[in-house]
Amino acid sequence: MRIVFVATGDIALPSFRHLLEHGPRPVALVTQPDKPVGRHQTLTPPAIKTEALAAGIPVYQPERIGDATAELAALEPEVIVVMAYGQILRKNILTLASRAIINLHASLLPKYRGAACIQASIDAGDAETGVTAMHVVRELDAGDMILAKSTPIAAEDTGGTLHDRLADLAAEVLAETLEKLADGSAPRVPQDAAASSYVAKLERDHGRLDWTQPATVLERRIRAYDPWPGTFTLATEGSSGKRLKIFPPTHAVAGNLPPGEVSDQDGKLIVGCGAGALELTTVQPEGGKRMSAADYLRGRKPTVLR
RNA sequence: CGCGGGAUGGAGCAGCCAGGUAGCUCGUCAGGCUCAUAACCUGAAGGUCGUAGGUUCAAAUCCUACUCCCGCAA
Repeated sequence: MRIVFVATGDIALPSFRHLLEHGPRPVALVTQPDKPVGRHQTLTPPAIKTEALAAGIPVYQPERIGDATAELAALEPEVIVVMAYGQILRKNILTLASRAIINLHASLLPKYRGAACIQASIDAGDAETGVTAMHVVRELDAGDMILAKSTPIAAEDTGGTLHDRLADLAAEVLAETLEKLADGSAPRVPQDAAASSYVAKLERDHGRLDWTQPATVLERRIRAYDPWPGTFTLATEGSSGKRLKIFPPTHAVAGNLPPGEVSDQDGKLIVGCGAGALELTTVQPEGGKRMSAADYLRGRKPTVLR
């Protein structure tokens, strides 16, 4: 089977490696162009590109995937596999594969269509999530489903741990999906549009915490948004507010402090919330490094978070 | 060379702008109090103020370069 793999995010790595090791070997990888990364804006290729090149697989990095339509058509793909690519595919791409163009999506569709599906499942307090394989249609993540596998969400799961687990699960989903496509047994299950939901791409500013929310909600958000986009608040120091990053784990505790008010109880950093209070264990002040809550409290006067 | 903040005993910070005796909270150690303690009281140890140069009678403080850490951005 001639497969073209279309992916940028690291969540696609296990699936890609699975194909490299067990076949069918992809005939090409399409990924986003190298982008400047980090404080020093070093031009960095996607990790999956590096692996593809090491395996001798041709790599295409069009600015817009539509620019490469002719090249991709010349590859005569039977199946196009898309996962965390980062561009919307237009009709001329959707019709390129002779057999199917499928997408691996890190949620149990029709829930959480869109980019931030992993964070959304933790944020919502769901008991489980998973990976769904579906046919790609023009509407984002709305195509007929082929199969899905689920995994429970643990109380200490973060966006990062769940991301890694779903990445491995996706490789299983992909392998099984390709088998079924090959022998013609792949089902097409339409999504229940009424039960669908959409989660937009997250920006850094979405990580700002609202202390008027209940402690249990904030605790989930801090886990969900770790390590991306991360959560933060503004700590008042003098007249200005300085950014304070907050890392899991945190613990919802009883308390009736006003929202955002900080209490230092035996070296424990407790913040008042809309309902209950939240004990923080690891924080990082702007310009400083990551430190324990007890270290953070030393040498500082109690501040208000907002 | 994308923009910005920072480096001061073991930890976290103040002091720098307006150069002139190394300071705070905590930790550590010793003693005391106590039935007892992570509590309280008293005392002590511990710092080439990131590195190198410069200005000055005198530099943590002003100037220059460098190293490392971090926030934004992508």
